[in-house]
Amino acid sequence: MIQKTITMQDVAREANVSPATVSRVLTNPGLVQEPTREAVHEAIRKTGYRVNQAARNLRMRRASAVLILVPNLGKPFYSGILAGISAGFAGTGYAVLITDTENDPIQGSVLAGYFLDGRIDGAIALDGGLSHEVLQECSDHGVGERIVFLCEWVEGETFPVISSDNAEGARLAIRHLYELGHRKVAHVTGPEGNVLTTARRNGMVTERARLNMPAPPEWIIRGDFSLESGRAAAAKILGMSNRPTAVFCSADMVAIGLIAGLHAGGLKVPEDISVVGFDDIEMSEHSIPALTTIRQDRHRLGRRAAEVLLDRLSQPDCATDPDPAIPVELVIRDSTAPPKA
Amino acid sequence: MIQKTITMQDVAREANVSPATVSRVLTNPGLVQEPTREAVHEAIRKTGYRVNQAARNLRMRRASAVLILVPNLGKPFYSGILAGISAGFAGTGYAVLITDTENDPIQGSVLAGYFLDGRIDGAIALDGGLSHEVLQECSDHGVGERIVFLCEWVEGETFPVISSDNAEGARLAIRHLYELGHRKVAHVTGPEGNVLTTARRNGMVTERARLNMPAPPEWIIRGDFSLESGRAAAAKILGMSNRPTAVFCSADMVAIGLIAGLHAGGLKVPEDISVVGFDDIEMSEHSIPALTTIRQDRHRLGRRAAEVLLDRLSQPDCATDPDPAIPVELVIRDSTAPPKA
DNA sequence: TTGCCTTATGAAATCGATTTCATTATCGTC
DNA sequence: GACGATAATGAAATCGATTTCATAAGGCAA
Repeated sequence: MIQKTITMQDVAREANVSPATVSRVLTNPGLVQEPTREAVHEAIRKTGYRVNQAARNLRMRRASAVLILVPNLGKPFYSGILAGISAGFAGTGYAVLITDTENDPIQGSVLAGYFLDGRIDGAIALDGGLSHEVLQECSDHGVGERIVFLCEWVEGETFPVISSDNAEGARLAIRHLYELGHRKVAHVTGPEGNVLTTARRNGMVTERARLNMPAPPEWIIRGDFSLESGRAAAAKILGMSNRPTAVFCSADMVAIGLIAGLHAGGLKVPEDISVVGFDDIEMSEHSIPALTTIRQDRHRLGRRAAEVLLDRLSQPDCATDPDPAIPVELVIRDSTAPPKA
Repeated sequence: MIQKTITMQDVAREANVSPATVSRVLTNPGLVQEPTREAVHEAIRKTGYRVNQAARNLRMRRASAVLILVPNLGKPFYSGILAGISAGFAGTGYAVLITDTENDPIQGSVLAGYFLDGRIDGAIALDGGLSHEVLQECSDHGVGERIVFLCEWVEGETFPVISSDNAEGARLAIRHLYELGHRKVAHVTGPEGNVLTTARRNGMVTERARLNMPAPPEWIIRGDFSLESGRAAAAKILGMSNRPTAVFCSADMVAIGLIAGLHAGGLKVPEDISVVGFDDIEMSEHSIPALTTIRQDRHRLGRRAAEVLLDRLSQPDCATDPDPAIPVELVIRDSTAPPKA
């Protein structure tokens, strides 16, 4: 049974005040005197009134919603991030919209359009693959300041970025292997052109240089963060005459695929070869062997992005300092061991 | 640079028509003549007009949004479902909101409130743990017909349900093990009280009866769909004097945890013991050994739920037939083999 | 007491679309 | 040629909140 909608008018009548006063009680209670306020609250309770968001949004020229651009919802890595974002927006009155940029790619002025339509007030982009054109459209329409990047980012753009300390993660991984005694360490990269691929590779390179532990080009294997690319990397490694004794993978999924491939090829992890991942997805703790990896604090990343965006929404044009990288942590489990003598 | 918003007025002026006509061109083009329509479109292009969603929503008394209630975004199982839902709503003008019911539990009239606030037009609940109270509130406020359940459901309620054929999945799993020669088959259940736990257990029981393959109570092990519960189940099995030769798990995550635990305890899968999962999450193909499991078509489940909800939103009070269960499929990989002689 | 300032409240305008109702033009039919 | 039906369009009301502006009351200083 659909019931007649109760408006502010009804509440006002019930409380013997004007609609304006009801509105004030709801949005700026300090402006109205205690007894009046009480009466209004009583009337609200009595009538079961609920404010109509559409009306409020129209009048206040807001959307009360933010959009999260996720490259691929299917990847377990993102779920923790999303939970963090949800938590960050809980109780703020913002609705969290999620879109999968792989399923429906963002092009042209689509994103800017969401802002202009009044569908969203802000956006968190987890997709470093957004085109300059898309972002330019947003800037052109004056909404560039309401976008923050999370985990990934777009080279050459100046949007705020919240991300893990990727380079440090790579350094930790390499150092860990070095300290175990490894000197022949391979790397499975992310997709070429991805900012994380670069950041992690750079971290690896500096640490290698510091430790004087170079790697022949053959040991730098192109991957794409997927299980399959891990498997493919395993095949390559199995075919090498000069095999590495350890592999640092740019993602846990890659590491898990790699281990599967190595295992299928007769190499045991960590006895024959050590493997380090990156991310610390839930699965990693339970894979066989449990994966040594670099933990990204996904919940915190998500929460922080929400905070930064909320800041920017409440105080427009305030220049924010670049956000410090979120620390990462080496988690030592069972996929790494000293190399065979 | 924020620019003055362009309204329908502006377009109307530009095209020398009334705002009403512009509105018609946008929402019901058949009502306006070709040349006028053309002129309006030209004016829209020229002015760069975009319709204001808040205004439209207010006037049309809609929210143009649906809410997805996910028990735990962190579980990889749900990402494929969400992708399917996203796909199902793509191009419909509906925004997809997602909330994690574990992070912020839905209680009392919160859900009904979203409807009443005009925040959402419909909801897809993946959470069979919603209380009767919450649902009653929705029905009381006349929005019960705009809720559909997906994967899980609440016993004793009459909402439409889209779900896999859970019982059939269980039967397939048991039959597969039987055909391999197993006669001593254990089961790790889901959490007690969960509808999926019951559905899968029932399917298992009927198939056992049919095959005349009973199981002592000891072999029915309580789990909760988590990796940890799989590990715990492994410990129990390792401690049994009369060990089963195969285990059917109510979820892939459980199976993966179980295998890890068995492995740690010195039992090899599938040589010493076979394991079947349920879900076919991405990981299962790549775990060691690759997991034999019951595949749920997650993308299709999501898409179908979107379709059903869209139907109900466009034609209110039409009684829909119960949706047929989405077929499941036995995927045979490497975690099952004939029992040792 | 007068005058100015502050505070609490109400009346009415406003946000930007959709839709009802009225009006005019057009068409087909007898 | 007239009449009723139909089609295309515009004027104005409407959705339900917020906010500006005006007003009245009360407080304080001179």
